[in-house]
This record gives sequence, C-alpha cells and structure tokens, in this order.
Amino acid sequence: MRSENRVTINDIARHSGVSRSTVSLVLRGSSRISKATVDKVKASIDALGYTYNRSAANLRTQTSQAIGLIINDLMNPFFTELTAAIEEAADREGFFVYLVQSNEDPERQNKLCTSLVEHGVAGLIICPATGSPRETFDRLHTQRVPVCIAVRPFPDDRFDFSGPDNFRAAELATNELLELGHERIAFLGGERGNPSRDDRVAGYFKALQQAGITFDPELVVESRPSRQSGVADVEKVLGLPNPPTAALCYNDFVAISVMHGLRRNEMEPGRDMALIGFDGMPEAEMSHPTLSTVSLRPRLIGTEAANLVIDRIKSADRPILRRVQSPELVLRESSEAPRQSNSPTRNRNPR
Amino acid sequence: MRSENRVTINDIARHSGVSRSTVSLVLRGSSRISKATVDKVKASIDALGYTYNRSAANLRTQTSQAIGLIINDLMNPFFTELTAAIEEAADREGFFVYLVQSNEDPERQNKLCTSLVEHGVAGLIICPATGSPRETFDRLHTQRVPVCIAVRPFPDDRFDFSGPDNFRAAELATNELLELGHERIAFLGGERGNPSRDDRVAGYFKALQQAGITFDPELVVESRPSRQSGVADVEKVLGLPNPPTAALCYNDFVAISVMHGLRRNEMEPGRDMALIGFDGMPEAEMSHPTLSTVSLRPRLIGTEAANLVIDRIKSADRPILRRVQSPELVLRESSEAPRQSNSPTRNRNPR
DNA sequence: CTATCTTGATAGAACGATCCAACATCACTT
DNA sequence: AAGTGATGTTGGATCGTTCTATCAAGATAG
Repeated sequence: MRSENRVTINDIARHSGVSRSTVSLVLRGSSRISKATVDKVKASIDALGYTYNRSAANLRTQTSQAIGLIINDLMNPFFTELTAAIEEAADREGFFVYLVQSNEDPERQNKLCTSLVEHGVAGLIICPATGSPRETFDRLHTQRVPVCIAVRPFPDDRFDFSGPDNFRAAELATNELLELGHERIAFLGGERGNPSRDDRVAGYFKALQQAGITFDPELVVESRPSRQSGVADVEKVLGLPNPPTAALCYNDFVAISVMHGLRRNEMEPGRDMALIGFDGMPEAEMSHPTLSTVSLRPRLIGTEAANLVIDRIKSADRPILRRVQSPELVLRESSEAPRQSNSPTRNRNPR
Repeated sequence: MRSENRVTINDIARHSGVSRSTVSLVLRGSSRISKATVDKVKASIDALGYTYNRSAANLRTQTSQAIGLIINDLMNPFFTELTAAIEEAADREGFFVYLVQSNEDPERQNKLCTSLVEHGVAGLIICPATGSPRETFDRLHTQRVPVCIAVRPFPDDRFDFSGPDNFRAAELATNELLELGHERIAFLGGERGNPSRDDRVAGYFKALQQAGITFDPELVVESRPSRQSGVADVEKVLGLPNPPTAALCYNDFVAISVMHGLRRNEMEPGRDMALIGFDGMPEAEMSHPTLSTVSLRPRLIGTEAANLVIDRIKSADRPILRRVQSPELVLRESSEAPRQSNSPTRNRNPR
C-alpha cells in the first residue's frame, strides 16, 4: 500500500497497449472484450505484479463488500460460534466481516460504530452492550446504515433482529427440573438490567408459578458473570437454611464455575445438585459431569443475522423483521438424577 | 454508504460558505484555521449530518489504519486470547483489526490475503495454516506488504515473527513428569507436519533422551486435534501391553478430551494418569481435575505481533525481528500425583 | 512607500478505479 | 451504396477526500 510507485490500472493499460477502460472491463470479467485482448491484458497484469485496489473501486461505485460485526466478548464461546456462523453466511454471499469487540463498554461500542461506518461498511451486525444509549442507534438510523441487532433484544423497532427466545429457554429448563421432582430451584448469576438475564428470570418465574411453587427471592443470586463468579453464587445459596436442590445458571460459564463451587463444599454436581446452563457452548459437552444446557442456537442466530443484514443492504425498504430462534434443551449428566430419589448413583460415564 | 445523496465535504463547504479545502483542514484539526471558521464549519457538519469517508481519504493519502489478522480457528481459546491482545495493542496505536478465519485451509488463507490486501490493509498478522504454500508469502513479499507471522513458525526469514518456544515448552513439561517419577510418558494428538507439534515432540524427545529413557514410538499418537480426538488417542495407548502412566497432550483441548477418554475406561485423570496440556487456555483452570498446562503466553505473543507489524508499517526497512516467548509451566491437579507411589489419593479439591 | 512576512483561505490536480456516451470496425440487409 | 446492428474499444468525467501552490490582506520592517 505504501510503496511510492504502486502499479495501477493505468500502468497495465500502457504496458498492454489498450485503454484504461478496457483493463477495467477485463478485471471485471466483461464478456464484451475479445479473447485476444483479455490475454494480452492478463499477461501484463502478471508481468507488472498488479494488485487491485478495491477501495478505489468502492469509492466510485458507492458499494462495499464489508459487514461490520460488533460483539461483546470474543472469549465467550457462544459469541465465537455466532461469529463463525456469520462469517460463513457472509462468505457465501460474497461479503466479508470486520470483527471488533465492544468489551461490554457502550462508549467503545459507539466509537466502533463510527469507525466502521467511516470505513464504509455496507452494513452492521451489533450485539448491543449492556447499557447501550439510544443515541448510538439514532445516529445509525439517520445515517441509513443497514443494521441487524443480534442476540441481545435491544428495544428498537427500527432495526432487524435475530436472537434467542430467552423466556422460553428458561421455561424449558425450569420445567425439566420440576419434572425431575425439584422444588427448590435457584437461578444463579447474571445482572439485573441485562435483558437476556431478565427474560430468563421471567421465564423461570412463570414456570414456577404455573407449577404452584412459591417464588423465593433468596434463590435468585445476581453477579457479574465471569469464569469464577459461579463459585460465590452457589456458596451464597448453600448457606441458606433451606438450600436448593437444583439450579439454573445464567450461562454455561457460570454453570461450570458452579460445579467448582459445589466441589469446594464436598458436593458432587449432578448428584447433589442438578444444574442446567444456558448458551449451548461446545465446552459444555466436555465438562465433568457433562453439562445440561439450553442451547440458544448460536449458529442459527448468526446465520439469520447475516442473512437479515445482507438482505437489508440489498433492499433498504423491506419491512423490519424479527427472527427469534426457539431454544433446544440438551440434557446431559449434570441434570440426570433427581434429588429426593435416594437411588444409588448411576454410572455417569456410560460406555 | 448507499444513499443516493450522501453528504460530502463539498456540501459542508457550500453550506458554511467556505472552500472544500478549508473543511478538510477543519476535519483534521489544523491550527491554521481561525476559530470563527472552525465553529462555522462544525455547525454545518452537525446540521447536515455529515459522515467522514475514510476510504476516500485513504485513497488520497495512500495510508490505512487497518491491520488484517488471519487466524486458523476462532473457536480455540488460545487464538481468542491472542486476538484480544492484538486488538488491544492495535487500538493503542490507533489501528484497528480486520479479523478473519482461515479454518486451517491454505487456499482460503491465500484468498483472504488477497482480499485483505485489495481492501488496503496497512499490514497483516498471519498464523499460517498447516501446509501453507510458499507462494502465498512470496506474493506478499513482492507486494511489499508489512507482515508479521504469528504463533506457527513458518520457515521464512523475510518476515517478522512472534510466537512461542514450543521446544522449550515440551522440555519443561516432560521434565516435570520425569521428576514426578514417570518413565512411560505418551505424547497424544497433533499431526506430523504441523511445526508446533513437531517442535513439541522434539523437545519431548530431547528431555527423554537426557533422562536416559529409551523413546518408544508407540507412545506418540498422531491425530487431527479436535474437541473429541483425545478420547481415541488415549484409548490407543491404553491398549498397549505396557501403557503409559503420564501423557503430554498436544493442546489443552486434547487434554480435556483425554480426561473423558480415561473416565470411559474407569480411570481417573490425574490419579491414574498424569496429564499436562499445552496452550494455557482459560478453560484449563475450570476443568475437573484442573489441568496442568504449559502456557505459551498467548497475550504476550499477540501484543508482540501487533507491535512488530505496526513498527514495520512505520519503518519498512528495519531488520527482521523474531520474538520468541518463553513458556510458563502452570501446575494444577492433573499432574499432581506420581503413579508409582501408592499413597492414598490426596484430596484433589482442597478448599 | 515599497518590501517582506504572517495568517487564513482557496483552486485545481491528484489518488485508482468505474461509468457513460461515443466511436470505429465489420457484417449483414435491403 | 447506404442503412442497420452487433462487437469491441475508448476518452473524459466522476466518486470524496487531500496535497501543492498560490493568493489576498494585514502586519512589520527597512
């Protein structure tokens, strides 16, 4: 890029004895150019070592093949999987993805939006950071940037959305635990104000209510989710006079950390407390015991988000769409044995 | 980007009654413009809702703030951590990162290189896919693209490099197992031809040799690493007449999968077989038992890679640098107990 | 009173591509 | 022989910005 005498389309034209326009047509594979000319031009391209300048072309055509993707935290396998799916879908349509992390910081998120738009992305997929100001989205709206909001249900009906059904996911998980015979079910981790978490708590609450179980606020523990937070969360409820026999964990990370917390207190996850996480990250299958989880279908959400934004890039005026993916309960060892049945522990590593 | 009548610097000029050049100077915060004019122009910018077109500017100035990052697999926490560190370092220097995945596919990697260069990145950080053809790098070299090779030691002395010391890492791990009294030590996972793996096997070999232990080729199992591959790998050596009492695992993923394989055969990882992984991914701390590992210092490698490429962007002619980070042995439960001491199993979840 | 220096602002060319309208050829018609 | 079409090629304008050189006007100097 920074070489003083970059080879341009003009150099090719001069070298092959045709016009600049002809070279441009050859580059774009136009059928209107004779085979002889095409060969001549291609020979010059190889000879001079030409590299196409897509930015220049984009400037002229007012287009772009780039989609900006803003996610909160790359280290979370849920988002990693989402990203992978988005990249694949974008690739299929000839787009490619600029990936950046907001680190859950609304201000950084705002800067990133500006930067990406300035760099001329064709569209944006955003997983809104908790506490995102409306202003960021107002700007995007007036700038007419095609945007798809993903994963986190930011309340804004001006943009397409692709995300999970958090409420239903929590209902599913809670009902499963209820059916196993649990009556004291905790909800561990996550912070109030995070819409995903609040929706899950709401679903959990509804399922309890429908089962006629009185809701105990002490069983809902708030904390900023991290790789360690589950330890403290579960120890909090273990200290109660009437501790829970099962727990929903805000996400799979928290669940795995809760397993550690249990072991620190001489309890065996799965046997002494049933656990179900949320997300469906691949690691859940590798934990010990393997972790039951409600998969939010990150791949599906990602594919859908990419399709939505690409579709919107192509037709700015089509009506707003909301694609909510139904979750899938994935049962594994951590929620196998009901508490009250004092049957001997089953072999939890069959085969 | 695609609106028919985008607001440009010309519109601002017209609206505020100054020249195009003046607006440009205001945008770049030039000190040669009077405060009165600056205010006038800024007012127009707000009024018309202008967005800066950085691509156009880059075309004119022949510069770019973007760094392309090509990694093999986003789903691997090692790379995720590497990426995070690169992003942070780039951000500090005013650059931002286009992240793409090669999926370990040399052809895709080649396409991505082309695409990124065409899009005008200022430089490239590449973790070479296994089996990368020399040709890809030859092109980058003749195009004079600033490149830093990261993680995988691709044999090319024309580019800067930032990566781990795989040989030393394996030596460290092997010596630790030897000191614990193990004599039958396996090396599980990874494929011949992958330089990281081959270096690790070499270090393992040297350590065994120095300890006067005859190398048994049956203890080295090759496989394409995945989240499940360790199961088969370990079952292979368990089937031997004289099975190993300890194993080095190609990476932490493999190690965690090996734990599953052991349990499937009624063996307890850590107690019945000591395990040490490579990478130092955060999940290693969350496994059960917690996983001993040789941390390759992904954050350090990332920071260094970003610094190297940015430095090279600024001064193309400085000599080639190779930054090799020394690994760090992180001992946890999976390599606690030596096999031959038949002491009672220690509590492996101390409070 | 002319000469020189500052300060602030500007016009036109340039970056590397594409678009548009025009233009040769050459081959068929009629 | 002139008209019509198809085929292949082209020069100039253009995208939105910055660069270079220049300039007007006022200040300072001799």
